[in-house]
Amino acid sequence: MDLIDILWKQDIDLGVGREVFDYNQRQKEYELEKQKKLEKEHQEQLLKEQEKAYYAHLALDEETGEFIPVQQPAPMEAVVDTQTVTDSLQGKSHLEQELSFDECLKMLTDTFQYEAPEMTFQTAMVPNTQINNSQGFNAQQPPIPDSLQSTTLVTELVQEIDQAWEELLSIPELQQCLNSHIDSFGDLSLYSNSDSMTETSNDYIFHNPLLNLEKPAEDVAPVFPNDFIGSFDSNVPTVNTNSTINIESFCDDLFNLVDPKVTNVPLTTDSSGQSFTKLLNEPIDITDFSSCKAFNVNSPTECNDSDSGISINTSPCATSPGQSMSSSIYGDQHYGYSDSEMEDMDSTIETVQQNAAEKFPVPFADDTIYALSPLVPLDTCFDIEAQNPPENELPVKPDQSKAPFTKDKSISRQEARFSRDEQRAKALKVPFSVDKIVNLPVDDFNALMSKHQFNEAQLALIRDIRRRGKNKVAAQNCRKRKMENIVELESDLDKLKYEKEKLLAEKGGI
DNA sequence: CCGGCGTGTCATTGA
DNA sequence: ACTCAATGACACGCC
Repeated sequence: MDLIDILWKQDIDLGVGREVFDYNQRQKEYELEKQKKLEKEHQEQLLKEQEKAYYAHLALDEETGEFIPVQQPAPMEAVVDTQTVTDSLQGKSHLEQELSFDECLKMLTDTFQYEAPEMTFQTAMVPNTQINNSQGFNAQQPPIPDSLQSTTLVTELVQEIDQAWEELLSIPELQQCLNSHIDSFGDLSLYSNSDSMTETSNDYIFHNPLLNLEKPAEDVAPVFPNDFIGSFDSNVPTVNTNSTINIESFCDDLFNLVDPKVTNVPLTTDSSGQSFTKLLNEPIDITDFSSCKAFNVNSPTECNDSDSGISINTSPCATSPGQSMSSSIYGDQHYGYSDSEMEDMDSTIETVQQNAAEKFPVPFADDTIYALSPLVPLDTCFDIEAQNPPENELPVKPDQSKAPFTKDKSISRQEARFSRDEQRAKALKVPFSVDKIVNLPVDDFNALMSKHQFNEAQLALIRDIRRRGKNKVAAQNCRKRKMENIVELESDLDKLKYEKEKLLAEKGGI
C-alpha cells in the first residue's frame, strides 16, 4: 500500500482507481458477488423445481408433439409404493397445488427468457410454446422405482421410438439436410473454430441435426421437428462444436422426448430396454445411421475401398474431414495407381452413387451426388463445364417431384461413364476436359500435352482416358456397322430369295 | 432367377 | 516402334 501511495502521489496512472488496491473493499465486492451468485443459483433451482412440477403433470402427445395434462394421476399413485418417488414428487405436488397453469406457463416463459442469452442457436425463431416444451426435456427426471418397471411398456416404447425415428428419417427435406450435413462434414471449418482434424465422433454427434433435435443440451438451443427445416440451415454455422454430449443424459432425454411418461416407465432392467439403452450409450458415429433405411448411404463397406490403396477406414465420409478438399481420395495420395485399381474405385463410387440415389431419391437424383459428395473436389475448373455447365452441378430442389431415373437409360449411363472419367481427371487435377482428351486430333493433343507438365499418374490417366474414350467410340461404331451389316445381309437375303423365286418361276414358265 | 440386351472395357490384330 | 481403328470377348447393369 505504501508503494501504491508513493506512486499515487507521483501522479502515476495505474489504470484503475485507488480503491482497487484497497483489500477490504475488494473483499466486500467479492462477497457481494458471491452472494449474488448464490441468489442466482437459488433462483435457478427454484425455477427448475417449478418446471419439474409442471411437467410431471404433463404427458407428450405423440401425434402432435404437444404436452397435455395427464388425465388420472390418482391410480398411478396407488401403484407407486415406495417413498422414493413420492418423496421426490411431494415438492412438486405442493407446487402444483399452488400454481395455476397460466402461472406455470408464465414462469416457464420467464425462465426461458432468462436463459435465452446462453443459447447458441437462434432461439428467437422458436415459438414460446415449443421452447417451453424444450425446457421439459432439460428437466431432470426423478428416480424411477423398480416397482414400475414393465416389460411390455418398454417394448412398446422401443417400438414407438423406432417408428418415430423412421418417420423422422423418411422426411425428404430432413434427409437432405442431414445428407448435406454429412457431405459438409468434409469442411468442418464451416461449423467450428476448433481444430477439425481432432474432431471425434462424439463431437460429430453435435453436428447431427437429428441429435440436436433429440438433445437440447445445456448450451445448445432446442431444435424441433416443426421448425427444424427452417432453423437448421441458419443454425448450422453457429453450432458450438466445442461442446460435448453426455451420452447418459442423451439417453434419458431421448426417452423423455419420446414419452415424458417415462417417469412411470422403467428404463433399464428389461432386456429390450437394456439393449436400447446400451445402444444409446455406445459412441454414436454418423455411420451408425446406416442401419436406418433412410440413412443407408456411404456405408463403410461401400466406401471402404481396400483395393484402391486409399485409407478410408471406418469413417468413409470423414476420410480426412479436416483436410482441404483439394486432397480428395483420388488425389495426391493416389499417385502410382494402376488402372485396375481405378476401376475398383470407380465401382465403389458408382455403388455409392446408386445407393444414394435409391435412398435419397429426391435430393440425390441422378448425378447430384457428384456435386455434393465430399469425395469430389469442386474447385477444379473444367473447360467443358465452363462452356456447358453440366446439369449435375446444379442444386436439386428438395420439393422437386421429378422421380429419379426418369432419364433415358443410355444417356444416363453415358453420362455416368463420362462422369467417372471426369472424376478421375478432377482427382488428378487434369486441367482440361475428358472431351478434349478424347476428341482432340493427335497433333493438337500432343501440343496440349506439351504445354503442361504432368506427373506419371496424370500422364497414365490421360492416356487411359483417351484410349478408353476412343475405344468406346470405336466400339459404338463397330456395333453400328455390325448392325448395318446384319440389316444389309438380311436385305441381300431377301433380294436373293426374291431372285431365286423369280428364276424358278421363269424356269417353270419355260 | 434366368436370359436378352446395351454398353464399356480390354486384348489383339492389321494398316 | 508407335499410333490408331476395328473387332472379338468379357463384365456389368437393367429389364
